[in-house]
Amino acid sequence: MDLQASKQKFIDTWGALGSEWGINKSVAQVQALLLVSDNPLSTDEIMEMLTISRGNANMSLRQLLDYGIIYKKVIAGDRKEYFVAEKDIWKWALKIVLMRKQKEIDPVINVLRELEADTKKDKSREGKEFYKTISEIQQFSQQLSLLADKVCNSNRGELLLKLLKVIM
Amino acid sequence: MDLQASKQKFIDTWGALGSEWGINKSVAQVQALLLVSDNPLSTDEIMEMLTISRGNANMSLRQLLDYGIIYKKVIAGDRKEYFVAEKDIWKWALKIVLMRKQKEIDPVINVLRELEADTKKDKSREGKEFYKTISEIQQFSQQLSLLADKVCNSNRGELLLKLLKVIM
DNA sequence: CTGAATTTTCAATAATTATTGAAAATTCAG
DNA sequence: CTGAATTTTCAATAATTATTGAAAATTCAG
Repeated sequence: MDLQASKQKFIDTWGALGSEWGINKSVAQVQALLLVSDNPLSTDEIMEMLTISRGNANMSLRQLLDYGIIYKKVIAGDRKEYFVAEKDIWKWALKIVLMRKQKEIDPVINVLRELEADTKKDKSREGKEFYKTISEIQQFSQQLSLLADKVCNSNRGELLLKLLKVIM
Repeated sequence: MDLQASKQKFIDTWGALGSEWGINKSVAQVQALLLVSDNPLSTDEIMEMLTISRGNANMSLRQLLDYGIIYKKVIAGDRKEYFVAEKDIWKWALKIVLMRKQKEIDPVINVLRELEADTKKDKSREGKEFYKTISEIQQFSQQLSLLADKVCNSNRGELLLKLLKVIM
C-alpha cells in the first residue's frame, strides 16, 4: 500500500469512528485530512480530495475552527484561506472532551439538579427511590465533569502518567 | 411538577443525551424508564409507557441485555419476561465504557497499527511525517484504552477518589 | 469604488438510521 | 402433543440527519 492509500485509509477510518460517536463523518474526515496533510489546504483542495461539496467543506471547516482543533493559515500573495490541523493530540483531544462535556453533559447535569430539587420533598416511597436514583446519577456525572475540567485545564503528558501510575 | 412528569423528563433528557453520543434514542429511553421504574416491567408495559412498537421495544431490550446493564426478572406465575435496570451507576457506566471501547476504539487502534507498519519503511519526508502523526495517535489511543481496561476491571468508588486526589 | 474571487447561507434533495407492525418462530401450560 | 401466549425477525416506511449546489453575501486587489 502506498502512502496516498494509507492516508486515505486513515481518513476513512477516522470518519467511521467519528460517526459512531456522534461526530459528523465529513467533519471527522476533514480533520483527518488536515492531520495527515503535508501542507496547509484550501477549501477547494479539501473539496477535491474528499469529493465533498463546497457547502459541506465550509461547514466542516467552520465547526473544526469552532472546536479549536484546526487553524487558519494565511499564505502570502494568495487570497484563499488555508487550513492546518493542530497536530498535538493532547491539545485537540482535550479540547474535544471539554467542548462535548460543556455542550452535552453539563446541561444534563442541570436538568438532573432540577429534578432533584423537584422531588426532594416527595415523601412517597416511589418518590424517595426516584430521588435516590437521580441523585446518584447527578453526583456521578458531576464528579466526571469536574475531573474532565481538571484534566483539560492542567498540563498535559505528566498527568496521564501520574494517573496510570496510581492505577496500575 | 409531579413525580410522573419528573420521571418523563428524565427519560426524555436521557434519550436526547444518548442520541448525541451515538446511542439509539429508544435504547437510552428504555434504560432510563427501567432505572426510574418502581418495579420490573414487561415488554408490553414498556411499549405502552414509551409509546414505541413491539419490535422497537424488543430490540432495545436485547441491546441493553447485551450491554449487561439491564437484567431479566422472572415473576412467578407469569409467562411474560420482566426487566430491571442495574441501578449501580458505577457498574453500568463502566460496562458501557468498556463495551464501546472494545467495539469501536480497539479496531481503530488495530488499523492505526497496520498503517504504522505499512509506512515504517517509507523514507520520504512526507512518509516520515505521516508515520509520526499516526504513531502519536496510535500510542495515545493505546494508553487510553489501557487506562479504560484498568479502571473498568478494578474496584469502583475508591478508584475515582484516588484519581481525584492526585489531580486536584 | 468596482467587480472578480472567495466564502457563507440555506432550501431542496439524498442518504442514513430508526421505527413500525405483521408474519414467523418459539415457548410452555395443560 | 396442541395451540395460545409470547418473543423475534425483517421488509416496508417514516423520521432524521447529511449533503448538495446555486444564490447571496462578503472580501479585497486594482
